[in-house]
Amino acid sequence: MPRHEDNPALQTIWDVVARIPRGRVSTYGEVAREAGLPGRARQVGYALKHVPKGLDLPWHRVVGAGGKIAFPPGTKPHREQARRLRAEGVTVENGRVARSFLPESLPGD
DNA sequence: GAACTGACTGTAA
DNA sequence: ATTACAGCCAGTT
Repeated sequence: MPRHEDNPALQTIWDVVARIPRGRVSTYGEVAREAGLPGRARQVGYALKHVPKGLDLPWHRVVGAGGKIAFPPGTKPHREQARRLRAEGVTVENGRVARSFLPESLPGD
């Protein structure tokens, strides 16, 4: 069993996620870059999947590239994330977050 | 150690 | 818009 508590990469990821301001959304790739792990978006997914019990992290502010919610549409976690985001004033439409809430460093534009 | 898996991402057709 | 595929890499069979 991996020890998450002494894995600096995961710690940093959790820290970065915890700093995402309310009403703002970031992406897996962006979080990875900020955590000093460029190109390792998947590790961010792993980190969020294994958040230590007791740590209250705004995991719902992390979405896929382009603002797409990572969970399959219709699933419980998908709805949960959409609900939490809307509760913060974030526009979620068709499983997507409006561009205006995403980091500017995204492709396109 | 090989093969798979996954809360991902970019490129191409 | 959708599908396919190559990178990516820690964890799990």
